[in-house]
Amino acid sequence: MLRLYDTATREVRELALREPGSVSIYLCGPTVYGPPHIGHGRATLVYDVLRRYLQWSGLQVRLVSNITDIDDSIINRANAENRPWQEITSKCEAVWFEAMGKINVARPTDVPHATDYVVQMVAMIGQLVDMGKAYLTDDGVYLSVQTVPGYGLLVHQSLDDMLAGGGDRDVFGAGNKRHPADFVLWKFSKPGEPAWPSPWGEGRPGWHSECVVMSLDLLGEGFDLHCGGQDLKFPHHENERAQAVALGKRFANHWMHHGFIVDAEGEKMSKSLGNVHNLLDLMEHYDPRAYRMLLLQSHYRGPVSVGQDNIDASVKALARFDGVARRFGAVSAGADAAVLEAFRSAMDDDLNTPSAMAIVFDAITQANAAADAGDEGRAHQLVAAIYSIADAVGLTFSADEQVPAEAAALAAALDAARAAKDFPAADALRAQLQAAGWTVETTKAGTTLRR
RNA sequence: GGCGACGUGGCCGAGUGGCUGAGGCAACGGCCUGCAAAGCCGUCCACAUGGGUUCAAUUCCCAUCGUCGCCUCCA
Repeated sequence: MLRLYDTATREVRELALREPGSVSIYLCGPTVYGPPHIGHGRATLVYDVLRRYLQWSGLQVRLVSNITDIDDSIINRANAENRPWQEITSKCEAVWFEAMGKINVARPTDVPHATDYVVQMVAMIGQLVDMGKAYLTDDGVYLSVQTVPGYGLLVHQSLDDMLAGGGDRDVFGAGNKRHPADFVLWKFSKPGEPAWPSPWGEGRPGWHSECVVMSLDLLGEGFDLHCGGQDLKFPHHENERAQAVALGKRFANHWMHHGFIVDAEGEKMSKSLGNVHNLLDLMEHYDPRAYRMLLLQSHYRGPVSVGQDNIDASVKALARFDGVARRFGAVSAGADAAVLEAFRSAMDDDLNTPSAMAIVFDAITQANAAADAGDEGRAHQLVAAIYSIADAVGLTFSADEQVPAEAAALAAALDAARAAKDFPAADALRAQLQAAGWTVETTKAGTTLRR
């Protein structure tokens, strides 16, 4: 069974399942107010790999990932561009799923929207108020973190320690709050802003409430795994948990957080630093599979630098990977059990995808070597295992290139020249094709072209 | 100030108390090839620094230096 690092306990421990055979996962999704960037790409790719692996292992996976479609960032953009906020959210959501499709990230089983859950959020906030754990101020309703036992579990810091330093920034709503760490559950709206009714006045929900309501509604108490980026650990996940704890509900059993994307200097990619990179741009310039390969060759908890060098190396690695499909095509042999077992054991060890990829590349070498030695049976078993693993991590093999007629004609001429042993002509034709950007492989069976 | 992560070969990046040490990319040599490409074989063989523990440390402990992150925008 899968063992995963748990942020709450700071140890790698078995992902205990509430119901044997099925896994319930909540992943914090995007706030839809701009194009997806490569950090979003990592978030979805890491958990897409997790999901596919669990499914490949025979488990039923329910993956809930929300869309935050009401938030200050959305309102700000709508105001700045003088457009209806719904236009922005619907457009951005469409772009989001388009980008996810391009990187072969499967759509979550459930995609709840914050705006569909406002009534339930209001109900939950009402309960917290009734319990005396949330209170009203002149700009909203706040959760009193001092009423929450174990607040700080995920950051491993007490409230006092959190306040001890670093607080140069302005604290939102500081003047109104009983404690600086108290966070807003309900924000009163200003005129012209999107607003929903509530017992305390018209307003909109704070960011941290939607995920609590939606995860508990769709997955129920004590669901298996809550995941997201390390930047969500605090305050977002801490504050989700705080609400659930305050309500007396069991929340996630296991917390998983993945690392940041960093720039060439090693700094976190961040909107405030202005070093974000659009995911769609990356997809346009490189094989979209390259990003998945790059992430698979790194551990999910570590930082990853997404630069041209890295992506290029992944593109090259994919060429070797694709060589398997080119050489062997479909195989009917049973998958090599030892390879699958090694793969499983790497993945079960806190999703050690770099090791898993090493196993795949080893198998590729072995398969090629076996075929070179004439042992097709052995080769096919290995290839079957490689295909199975590729499926488990969501890597596809690139389909045969559509070769334009002109290029195909040159390739045919090249074959003819070689058959006639007119090598100078053959070399000239090959040079011409290479100059046009083709990788030319001349074999006894004829010439193949690929980009 | 508090909390945390990390420093591995030309680059990226796993991992381990010894039995000698993934994988990818790059480079170089060989086989194959008319020549290439692809494929295979091989070479290049590292664990920030200083102490300590140990028969043995890159792996454990301590210190130092350095990088990065969090402490209410963020995947």
